Amino acid sequence: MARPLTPAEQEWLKRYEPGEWPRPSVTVDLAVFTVRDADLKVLLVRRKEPPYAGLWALPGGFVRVGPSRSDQGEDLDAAAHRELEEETGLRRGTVFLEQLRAFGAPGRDPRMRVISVAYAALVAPEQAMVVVGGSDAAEARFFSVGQDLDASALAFDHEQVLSCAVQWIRRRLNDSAVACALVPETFTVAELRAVHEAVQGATHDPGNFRRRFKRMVTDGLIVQAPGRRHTGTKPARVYRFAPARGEA
Amino acid sequence: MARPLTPAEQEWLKRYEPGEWPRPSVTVDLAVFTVRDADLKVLLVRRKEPPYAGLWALPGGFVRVGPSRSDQGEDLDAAAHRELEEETGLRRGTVFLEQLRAFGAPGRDPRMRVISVAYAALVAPEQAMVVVGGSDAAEARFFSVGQDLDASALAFDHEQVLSCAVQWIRRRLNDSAVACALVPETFTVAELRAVHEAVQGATHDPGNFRRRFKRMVTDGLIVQAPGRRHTGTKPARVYRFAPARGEA
DNA sequence: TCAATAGTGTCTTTCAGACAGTATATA
DNA sequence: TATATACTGTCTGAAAGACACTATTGA
Repeated sequence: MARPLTPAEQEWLKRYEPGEWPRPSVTVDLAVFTVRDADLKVLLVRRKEPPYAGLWALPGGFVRVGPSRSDQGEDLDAAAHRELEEETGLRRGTVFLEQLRAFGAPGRDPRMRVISVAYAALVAPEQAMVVVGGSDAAEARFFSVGQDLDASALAFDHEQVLSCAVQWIRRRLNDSAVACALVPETFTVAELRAVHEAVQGATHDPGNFRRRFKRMVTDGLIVQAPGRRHTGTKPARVYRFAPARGEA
Repeated sequence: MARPLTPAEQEWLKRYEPGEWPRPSVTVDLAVFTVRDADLKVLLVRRKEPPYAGLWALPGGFVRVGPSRSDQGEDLDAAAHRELEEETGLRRGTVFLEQLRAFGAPGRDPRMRVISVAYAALVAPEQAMVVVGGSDAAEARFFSVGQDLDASALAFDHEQVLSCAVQWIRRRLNDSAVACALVPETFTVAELRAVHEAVQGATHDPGNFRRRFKRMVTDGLIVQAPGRRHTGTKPARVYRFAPARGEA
């Protein structure tokens, strides 16, 4: 953060008055993903007010900007976390959140100039159950990406934002922090494979996937958990992601 | 872009008055890279006004926000291109420009809340010569990244922005559109290798790099150009990037 | 016993890194 | 002739895709 201001600069700052140029509103938009029933889903809320009342949109809201130099308001990440909690009840720590990019085409909001900072949020399936019925959003639902979702019918430019977010999650799924945020506490090889297949929208060879999985085990990213899971026919070994290096 | 507004929404919009919440200023910041003398360089301008007058900073400026709903101002990419031309004289088409992300920590600008959208711009070495002496920037200079540059002495949070931009260029150099923007019209294998070595800050085995290069030729990304380059000892074949698929 | 999934192993291709060797310019 | 660089080729290992095979369970 650069150097602290010099006394001369402090003096200058006291007398400084920002120009009266028009300013944009700034929002955060959230693409909240989860995987359930071997299917990638994204959270949408139905808008209750104009414009586009009745249409589905990504959750989000305005970044709080403070009234003064000493209180400039909240950070972008903080705004994303706050909106996420307000609209879904999901608290910091239970979600993986990452900024994607800013969208700022003139006219993207018919009311006024709005620049939006897009975030991707990843929610484990257990958490996703809790989501429906946040305090703010009247109607919120997970939609199957590319199935029961007609992206071109979304409000604003959320089709573009969602498309960007889907590309992001496909690129980043190999990052164990990303995959970790999409699976339950413990999981089998087949369950992690199902997540990959749902996100990528393609099938993986079970044997080849198992080989990559085992490499993650030998690399210490994944560790075995006690017990076995009895779901289909033959019981399967159970694993969990190792606690991240940075935290220990 | 969603659907057009319904007549009812048009009516509603006429009566709509945006709330008087405080809004942030929004700027674009540019990390303008070039490679010269086998060295990755980034353009900095010396600030002539407070705050941080005298310190070096990334070029950039405010996004123009229109005064009305019908004129909401310029797109973010347009703002980046405009600022780039104002401060360096480089026109659209002569540079590769890509958005990185938004930076919006409270306090990053001591004057007021400013949210900045960071861009990376890539300039071929021939163009880079022209840069010094733009109309706006009193003093502008290319600094060798990680050599004669003390990033912690930059104004605002430009150390973070620059760090993000350097990571970006290292990740994306394999994209031929990115590499293409950093080399002259024609180049030898060794010259492209020098660009890679400068950006990555590591040496590459000449034989192995040549193999990758030849794969790009067989893939049609690079084509041979007439003549040979006589620089050191043995003259070398000359190549150019093939025109992008999308343009043809 | 059968069907389904868990789990193992093999063959091939691709590509990167290390490095040896040949060819051809200039000094 | 010496040396630096252009250019070619080989050996090795890591990893992915295709696919065959065995093992173990529940129905």
